[in-house]
Amino acid sequence: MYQAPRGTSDILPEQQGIWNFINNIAKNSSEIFGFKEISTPTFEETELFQRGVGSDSDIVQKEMYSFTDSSEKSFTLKPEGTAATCRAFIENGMNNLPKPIRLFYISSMYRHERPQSGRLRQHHQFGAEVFGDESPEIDSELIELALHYLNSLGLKNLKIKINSIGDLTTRSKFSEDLKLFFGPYKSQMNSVDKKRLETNPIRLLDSKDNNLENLKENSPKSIDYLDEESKLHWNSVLNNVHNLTKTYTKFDIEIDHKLVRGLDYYNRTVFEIHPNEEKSQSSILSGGRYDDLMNLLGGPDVPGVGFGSGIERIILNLENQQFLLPDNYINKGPKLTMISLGNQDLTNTCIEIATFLRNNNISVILAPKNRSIKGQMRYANSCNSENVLIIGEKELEKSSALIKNLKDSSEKPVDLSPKNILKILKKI
RNA sequence: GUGGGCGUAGUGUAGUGGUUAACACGUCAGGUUGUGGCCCUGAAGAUCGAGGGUUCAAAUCCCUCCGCUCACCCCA
Repeated sequence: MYQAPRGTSDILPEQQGIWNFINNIAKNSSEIFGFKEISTPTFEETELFQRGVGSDSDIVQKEMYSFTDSSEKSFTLKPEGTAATCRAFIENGMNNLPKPIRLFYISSMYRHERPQSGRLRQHHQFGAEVFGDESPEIDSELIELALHYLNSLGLKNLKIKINSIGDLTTRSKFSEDLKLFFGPYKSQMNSVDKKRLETNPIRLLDSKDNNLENLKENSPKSIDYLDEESKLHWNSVLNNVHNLTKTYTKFDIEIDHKLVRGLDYYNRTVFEIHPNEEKSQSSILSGGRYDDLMNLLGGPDVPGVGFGSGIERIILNLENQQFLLPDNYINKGPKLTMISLGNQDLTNTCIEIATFLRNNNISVILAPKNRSIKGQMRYANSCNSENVLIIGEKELEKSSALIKNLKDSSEKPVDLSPKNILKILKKI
């Protein structure tokens, strides 16, 4: 038997409601903030991600779905949205549009990981990016979009972790100092951390090794290494975000000097949003600033800031807090189910009426015609149909039918002209 | 890549060595003449994840593989 590939899953009809709800909120929040939707291809040239996400990152090192097509070119299913959005920006000359340029997307992402709760090989992200403005107000505006989105979804008890990791030059000094600080403890580290100490000491702050916890509390902090400009930027972002939490009251702020992020392209502001009770893979939205990325990808010197939010993780969190889906997202049955008891002529009459009604925006299904009236009624009921129209040979002779409301069980004869039926249904 | 837990009808479960593998939900049919939801009756539906082994006898014990799941790593 065929199965969905590992780490992927079907979204069944009964789950579509919550997905539509989240997609609509994402779109609505984005539009309120003036963001425009962009869609990029499912796959891109592998090199885009190697350069964009960074060849040292875990994503590129071991999680990409790469393949070679018949022209021997290597492509990769997109593991994240920012690099692809930057590519589209460059390729379409969006640098000539009035800046800043605000974009959002809702798209599938693919990473070859071992699946577990909140982690899949195909997942969906709502992402937003702003290009062409390095002011701190843009960082906090983007964060506000995130808060607005999560707030509108009805998520409660969230915490925003925020940090500034400075720019490329100040970071190298920070990195060196971390190496000096952690160096003496190398013998106590696990093999992964030992390697990090050499190649990317900043990532040591990410380590979940409990042995390092106490050490990390006293380790050098990236915000102490910021140059004047970055420091002003950081203070301003922080101040703005504090102001936001007056309106968006469900969020706590935590300055987390251990937050450094695993994607190589970030500079200055980095942030993550988590539920207050953290578990594994609890981050539901995360992002930061990436002023050098566009350039790195061969584009103009344009700063950027963005976030991505995993929709599956949002759903997990909504389910954890006994979320009730608004009524209008709950699967409704058809307005009418047609029940016919008789020969082919009668069936044809039903089809004609159904066609007419559908073309007038009424949802109609036909009950399976070979069943008894009881069987057809049961079918209509299990489909949650609002009404049924019963036509038998008796009715056909008199050119009439019975219309029955399944909610209140009321029933009345109607004239069998499509227009008349339409008129009656519109009134119900 | 590493480790733990788990694989029995469509779904959720019971069954831990002994006839035709049980129950609930779901599906389909019937419950008198042409009426759904509740209720009642019946039917269909499972090579007990796959392969091998032990045994007179295996869903049950052993081995291998596969899958799912949780955790690590990492991330959304």
